Amino acid sequence: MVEKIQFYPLDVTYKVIDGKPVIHLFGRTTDNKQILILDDSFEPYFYVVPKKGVDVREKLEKIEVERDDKTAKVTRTEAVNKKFLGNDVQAIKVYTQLPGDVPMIREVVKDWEILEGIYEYDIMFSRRYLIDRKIVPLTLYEAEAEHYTLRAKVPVFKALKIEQLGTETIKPRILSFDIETYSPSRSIEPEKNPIIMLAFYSGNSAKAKSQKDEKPFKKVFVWKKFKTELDFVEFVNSEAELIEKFKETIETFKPDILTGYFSDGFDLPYIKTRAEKYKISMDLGLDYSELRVNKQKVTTSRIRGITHLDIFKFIKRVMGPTMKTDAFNLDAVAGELLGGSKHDVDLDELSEIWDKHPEKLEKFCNYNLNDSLLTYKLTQKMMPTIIELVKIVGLTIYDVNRMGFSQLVEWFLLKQTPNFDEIAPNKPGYNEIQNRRLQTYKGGFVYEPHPGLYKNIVVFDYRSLYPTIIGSHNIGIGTLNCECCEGTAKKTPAEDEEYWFCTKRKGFIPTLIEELITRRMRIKEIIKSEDAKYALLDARQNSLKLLANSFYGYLGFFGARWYSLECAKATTAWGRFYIQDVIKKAEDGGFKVLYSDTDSVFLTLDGKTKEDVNKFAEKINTELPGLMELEYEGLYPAGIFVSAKMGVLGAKKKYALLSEDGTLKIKGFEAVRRNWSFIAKETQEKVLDIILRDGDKKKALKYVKKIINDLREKRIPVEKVVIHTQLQKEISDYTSKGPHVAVAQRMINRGIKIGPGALIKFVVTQGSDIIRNRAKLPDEVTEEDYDSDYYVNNQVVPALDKIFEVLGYSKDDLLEHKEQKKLEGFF
DNA sequence: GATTGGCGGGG
DNA sequence: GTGTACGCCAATC
Repeated sequence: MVEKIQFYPLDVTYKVIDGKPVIHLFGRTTDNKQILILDDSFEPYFYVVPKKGVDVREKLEKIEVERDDKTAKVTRTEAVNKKFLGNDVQAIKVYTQLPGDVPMIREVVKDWEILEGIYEYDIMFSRRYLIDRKIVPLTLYEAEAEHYTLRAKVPVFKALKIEQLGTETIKPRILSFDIETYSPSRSIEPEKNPIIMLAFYSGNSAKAKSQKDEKPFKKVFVWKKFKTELDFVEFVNSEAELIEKFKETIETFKPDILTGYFSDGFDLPYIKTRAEKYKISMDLGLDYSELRVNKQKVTTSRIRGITHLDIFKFIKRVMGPTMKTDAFNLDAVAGELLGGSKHDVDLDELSEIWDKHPEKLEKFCNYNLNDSLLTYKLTQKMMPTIIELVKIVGLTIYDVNRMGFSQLVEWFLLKQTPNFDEIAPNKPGYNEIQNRRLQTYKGGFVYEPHPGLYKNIVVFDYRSLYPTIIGSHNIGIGTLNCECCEGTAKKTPAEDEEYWFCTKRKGFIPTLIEELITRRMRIKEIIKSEDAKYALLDARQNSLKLLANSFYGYLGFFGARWYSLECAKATTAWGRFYIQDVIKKAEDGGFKVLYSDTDSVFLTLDGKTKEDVNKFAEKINTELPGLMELEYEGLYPAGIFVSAKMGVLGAKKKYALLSEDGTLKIKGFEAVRRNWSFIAKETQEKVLDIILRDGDKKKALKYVKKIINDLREKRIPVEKVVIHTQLQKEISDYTSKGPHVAVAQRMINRGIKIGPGALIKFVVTQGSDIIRNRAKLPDEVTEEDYDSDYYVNNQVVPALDKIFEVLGYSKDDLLEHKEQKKLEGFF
């Protein structure tokens, strides 16, 4: 009986059944049931392009390869008109019986001299299926299908037809988990040490049915009993039973997504190792397949039919570059993305308490649950971005989770090839990669600032500079140095060589990048006009931006299929051209240029009006091609640039601006970095504030003198002179012992267990010994003890001297005890 | 400077 | 699974 089934695909794999590859699409139906849909209508293939005028089809069709008593052969061939990097080619589509036959056949034809090239022989079968059938995971499809008998945990259907119904996406059922293990020496040894606790958390209730009125699901399994009131704690009798509970919970909860923090490399491999010890089968897959742990350079863990999401990986790669923290442990990441949520539990005690004081285990159960709660919340927070990337790139969450930006760009392009009849270029081989790695080229242009205090600074920047250049100048491999435009197309202003790009037909990459940019612009318009669904739309526009911005890097990435050094060079060359063009035009127009870096330029009004500025920008914009646009970023009533450590010119990326709305924008100064005492950061920020807001040098100087005086008179509390430094490795591994290492050593001697990653707080106290011997724990000292001179000379003054240099003061002026009449007269 | 080695995340 | 793998920082010559 043929039924119509509406479902959202979540995971895809394939299996060989009766000598035929069968695609397995796992998903959830619109009435909220897990399902498996089979499709045996998809054939493996790859392309060959023969040399002109050579007929190779007959020869291809005769290929037979024997290996391990299996025969791989070409089932049929098909002549197709395609394009390769923009040029028309006559290609042959070579079909095989099984996906694994493709590399075998390719091996045979690899050295055929009658072939121009062999392509798309390394695209995984299930991904190839998603591309060719235009299936975008998480969006709604309807299958015409009939029941099929296959051993599985969910109903199985065989599809006759699958078509897309819409682009709305599933709201996935997410279950997060976390384990705690016995680890007496802080080392991680799954062969030796048992799992002692296991926590689950979900915002969805345990029962899959009720959509409304959902109560969060909380559970902690532990195999030692103790007295507790916690209702989420469930005792089991052994580690083996705990592992069984892990399986059972997933089977009854039926999540679409199982999420953990570093679970690819820790929790799931650990569970698998322990399960093997007890000979417990980890057949978690919806088709009863085993949990698969792939230990290569990076370990991955996969469950068929259930999306295993390692949120650590995603956050580190996608959010990492824009985050403040440089440590990616759960504490730091949750702290920044979710707001403070520190647990005050010392994990080093766990093993001892487990052995000797199980009555104290309760707080560890809370800790365990809290970690899975944080993991859940992080996943929830990232979900809109993940879903958007899935929709843009067209791969499963599992794949998108584990890909870097260059791979995301590449799969986005691969997904688009059929729409342009393009054949994808091959990945570079080893030698090619080595060659590419050696290539370097010029980046953005920097106009170094003259140190100084300035008024009425106008900032402009090119919106999405590199993406719009690629689009507007038609930069791509297929349009590079085309014969049709030789001598007529404008040449790229690169110093060393001469490139041009076709002006007659738009290229594959430029077309796609412009699509991404315009899609993003439309979304930003909607966000501006209404604030409904803001978070979702914002995730969408941000994903589009992330992807568009990655194209330029992709073109210059050594592993890229669509690699082109010329294109990458052309992109930065045009970038330098356009920013230098603004600088020149600004100067010609009577503006003073202060600073510029890659895509932004800082000007002073210099007697001109805001209207003059608008006219200036308008004029520039009418002359810009395509989607390029110079955006007015803002007017800043005051700003300061300071000198670099060396040289007379100003430091790059180090300045402070006062916005019209009164907020301070501080870039590159110590005030925005950690590792400095609060008093140094606070004073620096306050001084910038006084200078920019009040324009009063004397007041700033007076303020600093007061702080220095307060330090000397011990009126600054101890908390403000504490210095925080993160311990990077084991104490014994440090060859040069900084003050934080000495303090850490003393903490250990005191019986406090700390290791790499710990944040060490210390205060430098008075004395004549070397610094590290004078570094003390904050709770060991009072105001009387800290070394005022150290804080004045090594913290406060270094944070300020470059700023005061701009104002015409020297270091000595800061340290003068009495204000001098002579100097006062100076202003 | 180039090159190599180790480590992050997890307990 | 038609695969392929990271990327940064510190120490070292």
